[in-house]
Amino acid sequence: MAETSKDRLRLWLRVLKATRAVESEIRENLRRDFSTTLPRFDVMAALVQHEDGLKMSQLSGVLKVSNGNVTGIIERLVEDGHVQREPVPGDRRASLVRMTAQGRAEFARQAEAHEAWIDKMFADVPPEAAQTMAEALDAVARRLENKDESR
Amino acid sequence: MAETSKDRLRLWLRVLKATRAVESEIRENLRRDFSTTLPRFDVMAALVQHEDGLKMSQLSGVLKVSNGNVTGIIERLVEDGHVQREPVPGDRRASLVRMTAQGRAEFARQAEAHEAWIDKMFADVPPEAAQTMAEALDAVARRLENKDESR
DNA sequence: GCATGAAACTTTAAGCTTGAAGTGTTTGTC
DNA sequence: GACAAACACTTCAAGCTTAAAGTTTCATGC
Repeated sequence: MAETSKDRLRLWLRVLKATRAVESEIRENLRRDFSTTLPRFDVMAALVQHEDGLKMSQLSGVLKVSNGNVTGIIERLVEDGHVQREPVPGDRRASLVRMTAQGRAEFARQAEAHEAWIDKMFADVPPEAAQTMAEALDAVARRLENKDESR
Repeated sequence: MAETSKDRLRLWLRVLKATRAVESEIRENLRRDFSTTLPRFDVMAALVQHEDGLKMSQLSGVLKVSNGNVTGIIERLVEDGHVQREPVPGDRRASLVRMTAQGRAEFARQAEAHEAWIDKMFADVPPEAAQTMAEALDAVARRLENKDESR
């Protein structure tokens, strides 16, 4: 049976509905349990992944958000003491952002809870479905990435 | 092979990545081609579905966003002339929101383009995968809905 | 040297989003 | 009829987000 554009639209609406529900649950939980937000969590996750720190522009590249956006989030994370900024030797325009010890400890707690939340929410997804989904979603993502290149 | 919570986390991150890519593409396209936004589009879609109009509270219920949020979006849609507010006879607190003829015409154009964008982005997803995904995602969404009830 | 353009950010304006607080209105209940 | 509680919103403060404009610094060509 051939797929129509209506079928694809319906699929997208379902993806969107589930994703929004999961995301909103995560946001609520982060707020309730850690008084933080998803963007802050995402930034910390990226910085933990890059032990040596990232420049502001690298951070916005990794997270695929605008430079101005990162400026604000880092500002608040610095206030919280979770993250610190260092000058980049030889380039006074740039600054390197790195986790503090306190930030690493806090993130470890958050990440553990986060993983448990996801585990519960996705408990009913059978392994074969997960595999199929991953492949399909990667195909979608790939198509959009290639689109960027062709500009 | 049993699934670990790491596997589920990885799956979620892939879902999130693809969803964000699709969503950001849609937002860009709506902006570029129709000078509008996704929230506005979502509201209009809901109102087209409900020919007889919706009260503000119903609208926020359908879209699952806060009341205050709807207030602002409707304000701007009224300015654009896409939507109109009417008093509800017998209840001076409430107001009924309904599409205007102009709004319906504009939304028809937007919806057509929207469907075509989705069709392209999901072109590589085989029908069986779509079926599997839909079931898995519904299971996730259902789990979160039930959670709400148990509060 | 020194202009000129690019690069790395920051700032700004506009819009979306939420939870919480505030304003009328309605619906009982006595 | 008065009063309290529930409702339907709106307003507010704070944060996220982007595109566009502005600032400072760097790199290149001459």
